[in-house]
Amino acid sequence: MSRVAGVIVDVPSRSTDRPFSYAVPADMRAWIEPGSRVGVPFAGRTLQGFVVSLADEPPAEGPAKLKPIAELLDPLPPLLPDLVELARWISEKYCCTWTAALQAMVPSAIKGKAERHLRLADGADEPAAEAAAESAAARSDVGRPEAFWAMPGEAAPELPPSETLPQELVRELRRHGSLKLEAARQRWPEAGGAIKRALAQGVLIEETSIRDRIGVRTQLTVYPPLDREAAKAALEALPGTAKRQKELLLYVLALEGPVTLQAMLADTGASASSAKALADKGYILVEEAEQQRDPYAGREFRRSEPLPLTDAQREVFVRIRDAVERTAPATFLLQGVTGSGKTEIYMQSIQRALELGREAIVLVPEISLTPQMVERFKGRFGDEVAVLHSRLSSGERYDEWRRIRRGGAKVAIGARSAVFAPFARLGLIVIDEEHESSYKQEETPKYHARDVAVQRARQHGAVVVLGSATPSLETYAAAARDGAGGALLRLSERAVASSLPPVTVTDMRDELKSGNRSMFSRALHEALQARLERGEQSVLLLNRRGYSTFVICRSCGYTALCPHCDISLTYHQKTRAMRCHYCGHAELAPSACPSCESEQIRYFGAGTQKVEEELAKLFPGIRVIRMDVDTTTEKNAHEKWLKLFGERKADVLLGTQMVAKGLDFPYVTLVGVIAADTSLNLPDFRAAERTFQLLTQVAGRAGRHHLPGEVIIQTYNPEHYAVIASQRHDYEGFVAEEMKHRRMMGYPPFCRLILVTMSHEQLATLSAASDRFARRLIELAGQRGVLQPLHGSGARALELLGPVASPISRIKDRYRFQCMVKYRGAVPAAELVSEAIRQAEAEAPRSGVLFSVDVDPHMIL
DNA sequence: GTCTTCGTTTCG
DNA sequence: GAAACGAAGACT
Repeated sequence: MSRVAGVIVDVPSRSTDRPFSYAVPADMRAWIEPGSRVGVPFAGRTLQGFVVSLADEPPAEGPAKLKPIAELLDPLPPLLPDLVELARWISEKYCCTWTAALQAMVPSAIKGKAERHLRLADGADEPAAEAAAESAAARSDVGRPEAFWAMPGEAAPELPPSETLPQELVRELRRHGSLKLEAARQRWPEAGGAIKRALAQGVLIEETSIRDRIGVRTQLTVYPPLDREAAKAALEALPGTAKRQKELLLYVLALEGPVTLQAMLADTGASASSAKALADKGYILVEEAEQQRDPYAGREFRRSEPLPLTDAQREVFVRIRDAVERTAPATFLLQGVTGSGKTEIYMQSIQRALELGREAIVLVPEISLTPQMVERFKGRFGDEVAVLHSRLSSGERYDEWRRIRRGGAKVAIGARSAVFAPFARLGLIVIDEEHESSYKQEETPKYHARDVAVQRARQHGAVVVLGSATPSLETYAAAARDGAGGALLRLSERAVASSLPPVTVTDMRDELKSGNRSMFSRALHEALQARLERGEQSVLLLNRRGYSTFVICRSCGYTALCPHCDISLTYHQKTRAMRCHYCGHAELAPSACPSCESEQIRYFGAGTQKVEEELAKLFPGIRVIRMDVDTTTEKNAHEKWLKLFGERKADVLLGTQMVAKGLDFPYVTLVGVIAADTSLNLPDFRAAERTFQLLTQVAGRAGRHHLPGEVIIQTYNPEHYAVIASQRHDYEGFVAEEMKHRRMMGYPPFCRLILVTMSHEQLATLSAASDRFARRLIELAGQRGVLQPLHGSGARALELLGPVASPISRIKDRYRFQCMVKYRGAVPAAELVSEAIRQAEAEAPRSGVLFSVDVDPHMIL
């Protein structure tokens, strides 16, 4: 039995991010495991922590006497030992704290916070209370016992009210045993001093315990009487006046199992007091019972059976199935265009894993976790499926997560964080639309679900399947490298017989030359007209990225900037306010230019709204559904709009990226991209890749069923290789060209990147800190012999760019500098960066400079 | 000589 | 990140 536990405490600081040893109380020994969540005393208070290790003897270093773990927070450890290990791997790879990685793995509902309670000292509520109080008070020279208690009838004249504990507080403490300190402080604001002194003198005792933000939901539940005969007898014995009670008793006698109190009262029309009367007499049992919040409760899913596979599908499936059966780690890239039947392969592979007694995780981009998608998996695997996505309430999420943890679900389908689903015997992890940027978390820990999945698969001997029509260059390069294409599986033709639609590229410069100043090219205008006449539907995509809705004065060039950040404010039509993306600062949009007082102030790039207005002008009576941040913020708005569109209640679906993902409507025969190149010109090395992926994906949206489809892409750069390749549905061609650029410019996959951003209110402090960091890193890299230019010949190379001001040089009144670390070969770059930060911080402790590390960054804007 | 405040250390 | 600790200054 382990006597000592290593605990990572919940303090988000690098300096405390190591295991601290605690004694395991004897009564907890059978319960505590690596992954248990506990409350431990730390620096004079109780904190939440995770047990990461167990030992029989205390470590050599550390104090002679260990403090004991104060409480065990969950009967079943929220994490498994392999997840604890995975968290450590994440903290090393992504330069974050172990505690941050652990926190990312559990649902937000169990982020416990210490709650402080007050209770009377032992004996204080006995008749000897006065004596106890007296002796306590006698130890001190302040206050007197009668003043403390201020009992009715006792005099406490010489002290002002603030010196006495309110009677009511004492009474409450006697009745309930304890009270929340915060609640006491609010109810008796003037008693602060008295409480403090009572605590100091031991009359009151403060206890802390960890309480979760959201608990298990319980509901009052009525159980039918165990002894039905006795209950029937009681029915006779009840007085004639107790009509309601008789009705209730008859009702419960007819029950097979428990019902909720709410349901019983609704069914019988009785009141809660009647039920209570019966319960008090012991005829029925009313108890708090745990309830599962099932977000899909009451929904029927059409049962689906495995479909026959095409030859191509079968070939791919066999490869995956064999790997799953070998239970050795393996990664496959499954490249297949939209509609090539990847999902059926996923489902049959999962089926096989389940048959082998193993579990599976399916990751999908948040945006494509549509009801349609859920329906397919629920239809095949029924209740074995747990769904985790951001639109669930945190309570619902928690319940789905606990279902996984307890073994009630064998398949988890969800967004990024579902990669941490607490399964013990993972057999398969599927990542659909592998190239999607939503798999990269933008907050600390800045992990990529794909890389975490591969590591988790290594731990479990599981198989990872990465699916995409347009794999990211990193994944593609890795798959091509691995065993002569062994990891690359292809599905080229569409499973449903329909070919990819023709793609027309229109050059908007030509349009302008011919005098067309509208945002629709003639081709798109005609195509829209034709769809309206034929009663077919169109999807219009506005590539929002790069389209800022900033405010500009046309006569003097003034733009509205955030006073706290180095960024222009964006305009929101709905509220007529200008808002900062980064700090939330908002102000009313001016009607005249604040700088030159001209009325020529305009709101630019209003995006979808502007397109909508123009559509209404060109096609009177056209029915448009607009989907963007303004129209989809409320819960389920997203689904609501899509449902309307699916029912052909609109002619055009207009939106940003989100309309491009995973939608499948039979009457959509036209897809138009308003301005393909807004994302092409971004100063990000992935700009071309993103544009290509988006355009290709959009192209797959039209004509997926029986009606032939058409795609029109409007651009100012028709000769750009990303545009040309997407027009030809030519992934290989795009990759070849893009790889040339990446190699030339020294970007992934030819090297790897770590972006280190530092911030501080004062430029001078920041500048000094960034220099310190850079110096340390160069020193460390030099010692390892890896500091050399990337274009050199060495197998291992690391170079440091910067420090320079970040592209957004100030956010929330903090200046920002960044360093870009580029490296190639087996360089322990993350380790070097962590060490350099540690040394830089040690050199100038408490400088207030914040370091933020992004390993394999996605946006370097 | 005791109380207060600040910066520093350490938390098991 | 925050309590505990110890050193240096403020006041009885």
